[in-house]
Amino acid sequence: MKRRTASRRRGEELEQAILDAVWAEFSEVGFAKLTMEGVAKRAGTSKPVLYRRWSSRVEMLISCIASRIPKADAVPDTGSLRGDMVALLTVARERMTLIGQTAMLGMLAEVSKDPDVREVLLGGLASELVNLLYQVVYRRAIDRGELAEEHLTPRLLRLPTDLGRSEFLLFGTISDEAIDSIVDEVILPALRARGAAV
Amino acid sequence: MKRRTASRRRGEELEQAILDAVWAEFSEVGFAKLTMEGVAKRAGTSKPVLYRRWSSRVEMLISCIASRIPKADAVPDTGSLRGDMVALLTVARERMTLIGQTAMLGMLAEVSKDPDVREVLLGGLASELVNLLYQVVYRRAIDRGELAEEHLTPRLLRLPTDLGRSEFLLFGTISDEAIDSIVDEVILPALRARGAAV
DNA sequence: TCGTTAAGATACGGCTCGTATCTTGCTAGG
DNA sequence: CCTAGCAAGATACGAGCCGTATCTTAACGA
Repeated sequence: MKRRTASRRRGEELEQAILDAVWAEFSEVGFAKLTMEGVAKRAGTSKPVLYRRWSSRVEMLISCIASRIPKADAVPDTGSLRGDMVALLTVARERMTLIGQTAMLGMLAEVSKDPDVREVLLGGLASELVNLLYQVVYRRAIDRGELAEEHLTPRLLRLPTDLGRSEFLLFGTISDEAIDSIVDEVILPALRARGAAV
Repeated sequence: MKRRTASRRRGEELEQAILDAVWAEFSEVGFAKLTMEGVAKRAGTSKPVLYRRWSSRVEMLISCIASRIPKADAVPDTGSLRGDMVALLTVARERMTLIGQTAMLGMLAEVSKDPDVREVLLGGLASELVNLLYQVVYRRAIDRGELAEEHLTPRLLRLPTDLGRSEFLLFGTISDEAIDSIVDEVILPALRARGAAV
């Protein structure tokens, strides 16, 4: 545990060093074997320092991922709802792949009892995509005249992320063919059924 | 650990006593706190006896659930595909509720690395529902003339279970309203889009 | 300069893991 | 009926990790 240098890190510098260590440890040993002791050791610090910041490894990992995952704030404008939808699911795949199937399931499992933490996890990762869907993809489609606001329902707002997540949690990946079939066989028909011209 | 009686159980009798203990322990303390030691204690036996049969708590729990969960071999014939579909999702909800959200996520997480064990888990639980969907619900619809074989795709065969599981893994339950919206806003439109008269 | 804060080290009891060892009850083959 | 073998069951072990308490000391701020 003893660090080589005599200097003592604090605040932001320390925080970043820890999060780096979390990520390194996570990448190397995986979610199941990610331990507070391992992270402390790798970061050259000690467990109390970690517990002063996070009360569990899940919270710590969520912080780490939140600081590492690229913000999902843009989806290329492909000129059609279908194209945009494929692009959105591709973004979703990239984000989830960064975390990994096992870690995602593990985090969901550890978090499933605690609605507060669950909100943080889902709010930080999934809802960003939902917002993107609603405020970018669907809005563009409305502007294009493919869609009207009243065609949308809560279920249709969740559908793309639900199907993407479901696919990923089961198989650990989302193939291009899967994206196509999700869009062409499910999402677009569901929108058309409510009157959309997509 | 010492049992009261002098008798020594063996074979099937012992196996059942252990599985009973697993279920009791699981129901009482939940998945996260389910330990080999706890089960051994409750069953009045010892860890080596458990490890001779299962190599991990997940395998043990899967055995337990497989022996306890009712077989999904029937869905009431409601006279319409819509009604049957709602009934199927209701069956799915009951089965998943028996296991619980946290346990389901936990098992999936621990099993996600090992494709073999995953097959056992999903094959024993999910695919039973998929078969039911294909061999009962869809078949009836075909007989009624609501549907034709060529309207179905692999995606449409998975869609109902995917959406049900997704809902359950996120919320820990599936409300009646959720079932309705899944059926009416997603599944049926997707079938109609391929030509079905449902 | 000096008091406050937090880093970092260490140690603790506790739990669970997975395995090894040993005795002993049960059972099947003769 | 006897005996040999097998598995049940008890126990103990080192290991790892948990979460917390305690202590020293470096860094910072007023």
